[in-house]
Amino acid sequence: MKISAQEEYGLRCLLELARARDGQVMTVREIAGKEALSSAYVEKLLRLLAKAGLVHSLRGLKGGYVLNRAPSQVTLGEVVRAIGQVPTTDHICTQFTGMQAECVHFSNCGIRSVWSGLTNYIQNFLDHATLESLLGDEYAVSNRLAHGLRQAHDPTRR
Amino acid sequence: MKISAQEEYGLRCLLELARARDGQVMTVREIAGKEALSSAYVEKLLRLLAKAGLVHSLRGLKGGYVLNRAPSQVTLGEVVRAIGQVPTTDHICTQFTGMQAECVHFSNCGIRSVWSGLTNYIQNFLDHATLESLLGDEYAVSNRLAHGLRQAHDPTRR
DNA sequence: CGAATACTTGACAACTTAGTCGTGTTTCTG
DNA sequence: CAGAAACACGACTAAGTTGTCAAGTATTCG
Repeated sequence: MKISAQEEYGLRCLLELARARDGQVMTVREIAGKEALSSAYVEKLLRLLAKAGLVHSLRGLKGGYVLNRAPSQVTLGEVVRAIGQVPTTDHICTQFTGMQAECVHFSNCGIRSVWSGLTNYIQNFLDHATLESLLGDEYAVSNRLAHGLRQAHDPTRR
Repeated sequence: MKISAQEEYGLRCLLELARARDGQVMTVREIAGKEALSSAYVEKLLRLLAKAGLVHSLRGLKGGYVLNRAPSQVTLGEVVRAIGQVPTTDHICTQFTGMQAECVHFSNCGIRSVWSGLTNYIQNFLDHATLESLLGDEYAVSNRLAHGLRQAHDPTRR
């Protein structure tokens, strides 16, 4: 259970774009500089994000990357799903099969319930945080997160 | 963001032990058979669990593994922490540093808040599910999980 | 004792993920 | 049009995870 490097750095790059004033383009070099990452790596990450439709690229001189939507319209869930391989509920028990073609507990699996419960639980968290909610200083972000979760963290409530 | 294979299979092995009647020892071979995994692999996983104090091993003929505590006294959180490298809050921003010795946003980091919030959120889920709650059939497990979470999933409430 | 059973340990090969590099393509500017 | 700035892409190296193997140690039982 861990956050992958791509997810971490991809989100950072996206946040740099979100901080750019009114849809200003930023070059890979600028972003790399601000995040102390190599340009080559930032490029790779941005291409992933572009493929997922979260950012848009402009080629040529004066080119660069821009956020495709307002920061308030992009959820962390989308970012993580775009960049990392997030296991969806149906990967469970087809991904882990041991030595047989099908999960040993296919018809009655105690693990599946927890894993899919956990997966949903996490998605719920991520889907309620937007890029915008991560802007501003750290203290403010913590507060917003705690507040957002108090309202929205219960996957079982209607 | 994903569940590692070790976490998955380690939990499965532990559940097999939890299903054994009144602390009956089970051999690696038996567990491997029931979960359709190789004996070598199950051995490795059980050693990890033993190192963490979750199971106890008995050597020699008639040896095997036993759960160290009652299933109701073992939380998923412990299992996952024993087996996988769960990032704690203080790994964040020391693990991901880019090209500098210290995180670029050390003093004011928008990412840290989310990541640590997410980490706590997940731990909260895992710490409220016990091995016992995963026994029984899948339908019952789902219900118990939903029920448990409704009471205990809010890290911000006191 | 000695043979069989079962855990113990560390090394290792296969695979996946992380991060880099070189070369190519597009666009702007003079 | 030529050169510079910037993205595009695929191949490649390095590092970390998975899963296996072989040789070793402890325990039981005849």
